[in-house]
Amino acid sequence: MGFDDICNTSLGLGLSLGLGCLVKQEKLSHRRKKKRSWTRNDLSCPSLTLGPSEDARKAHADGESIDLHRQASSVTAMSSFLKYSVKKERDSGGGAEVEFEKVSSRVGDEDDEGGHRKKLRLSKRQSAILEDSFKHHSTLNPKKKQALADQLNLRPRQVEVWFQNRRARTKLKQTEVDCELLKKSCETLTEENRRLHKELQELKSWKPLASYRMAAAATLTMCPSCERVANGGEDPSDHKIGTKSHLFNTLSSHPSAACS
DNA sequence: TAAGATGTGCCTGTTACCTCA
DNA sequence: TTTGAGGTAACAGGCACATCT
Repeated sequence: MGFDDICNTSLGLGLSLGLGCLVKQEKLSHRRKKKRSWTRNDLSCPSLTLGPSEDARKAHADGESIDLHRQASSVTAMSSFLKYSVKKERDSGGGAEVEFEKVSSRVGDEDDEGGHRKKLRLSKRQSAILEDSFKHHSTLNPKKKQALADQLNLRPRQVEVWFQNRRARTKLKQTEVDCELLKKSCETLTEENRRLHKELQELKSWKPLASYRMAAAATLTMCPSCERVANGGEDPSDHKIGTKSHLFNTLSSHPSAACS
């Protein structure tokens, strides 16, 4: 049970006071997706449990479909001042850069004026801690998620997203490495293939000479010096080898020397 | 016990924002 | 000052699995 879940629970309870149909709709919706719409606006504000705003009630009464996102935004608007509450130094590469480290999560940082989502950059410290945690274990359990969220003053959802993105980056890098290895392997094999082809061509170019040798072997069935004929024994391999070696020696040097 | 509903975590692809050259 | 590229937080949709009814 993460922070988001807690938020959602409180939401459900709170809204159920006056917006039963909404809660039902929420439950029927596809899991977290709708929930995100709520939590995006940081509905952790306890005041939510008091019930929906006037707008919500009105919309409900009128039977209108309520834009949950906007509705939630209006509910939490009062706490949006918490959005960036702490300034923190953050050195990035060349020079010092001031960064806002979020303290209370993305409260209303997308108060939906224009539907823009503002993106927060994690501080060096936050990134380092997350990175460290990722090194130990690349996945999260709810406890760990909550602990990290608490430690870093982030929402559990942010921690979760960070780990997801981090895993994706790792996988992407690994894929690039694998791709590089495969590329090299392919190059090596291509080169080897080329070499073998070349060798085959060379061997083929020797074919006429080989035919000549065969013909010569046919006429020279008996070694003039040792008076041995090419082995015609039981073992064909022996015969072949004997024939071949004998033939080769016959052609390459003096017959007598070959048989000695 | 089987089957459908629901919750949750993760993956993959995309979007939107931010930073920097 | 503008702009395009790259990095990345956040989102969306889908899948697998566990649990509940």
